[in-house]
Amino acid sequence: MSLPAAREKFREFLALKGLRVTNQRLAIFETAYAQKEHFTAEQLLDHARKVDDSVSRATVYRTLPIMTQSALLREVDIGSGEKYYLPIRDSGTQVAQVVCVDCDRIFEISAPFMEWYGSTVSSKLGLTPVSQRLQVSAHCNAWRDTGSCPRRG
Amino acid sequence: MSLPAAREKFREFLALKGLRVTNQRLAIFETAYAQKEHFTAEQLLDHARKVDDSVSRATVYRTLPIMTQSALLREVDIGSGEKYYLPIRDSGTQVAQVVCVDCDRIFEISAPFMEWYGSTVSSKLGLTPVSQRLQVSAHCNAWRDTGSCPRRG
DNA sequence: CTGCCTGCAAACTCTTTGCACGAAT
DNA sequence: ATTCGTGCAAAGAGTTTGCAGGCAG
Repeated sequence: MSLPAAREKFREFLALKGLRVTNQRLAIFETAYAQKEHFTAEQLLDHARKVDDSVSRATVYRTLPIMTQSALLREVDIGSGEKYYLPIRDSGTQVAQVVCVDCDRIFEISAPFMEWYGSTVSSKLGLTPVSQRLQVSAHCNAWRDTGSCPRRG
Repeated sequence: MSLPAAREKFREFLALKGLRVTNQRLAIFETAYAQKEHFTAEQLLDHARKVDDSVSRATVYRTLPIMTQSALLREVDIGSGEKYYLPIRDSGTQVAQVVCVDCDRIFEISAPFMEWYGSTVSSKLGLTPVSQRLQVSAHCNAWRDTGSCPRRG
């Protein structure tokens, strides 16, 4: 999704929920949507403050769920203690995460069969599927070959 | 795996790593392996203290990684803040988790294709797969029908 | 104007760690 | 006798929340 389209979607979501359009929310949106890789709440705070230095940690943490619920951000939990986020630019695509166990870098890859699998499995158990996530942990090949990782030495 | 076999495996692992067989570790092992559903560190502490009231929270947290590394427990992180554990009774099986979003109950279900998928995807990215996990979020059908969940009302 | 939003800092949850004592080998 | 393991309590990391003042609608 283009930046203007995403911005519009954000404003529509806020309006729909009766939430106010504040400078802080806009700064956080702009910053988050500009990211090209996965980022944490803390990283987002740092970047957002360059746009609007009045942005606080609390507001970042309060805005992230709004952006997640409006399908502008995907929340990724790789079990490392903190959550990662990534702008959703291609709507409706099922993706899996591949995490490098050496440097924690996260790759995303299309995995359309996941949805089918979620339905199959859930119905076997008498459940109605909501979502599914697949995460693969792997070593960089650089690690396999040299015993080190490009990002971690 | 039977309880005696698992107990033996635990002692062998401790010996292999040069770790001591303490009453606390045994109490934690026995308690953990007796569980039929997923449990948290805190729940394990409660139960273990009934067997040996000298068991502390710290020792539970120090013993869980030992049991995970020795393939006696599977660690499951459903992104709810705390980790869950379950005895591994059938070795070598790839399983996916299905989590009820209403009551947080965790079901496990065989998903043998996951391993194949991990390999396929990793090699596309030039990575060597280590492990993979698939988690499906779903509503109880009871929730769908009545708007409530057996475990949560 | 009204009431939602904000920043601040304290609180919270889960987990890890430093220390001196105690137990396994 | 050595050392490793333990309980305790404090520290840590990430996230959430109560409050008084501020700004959107």
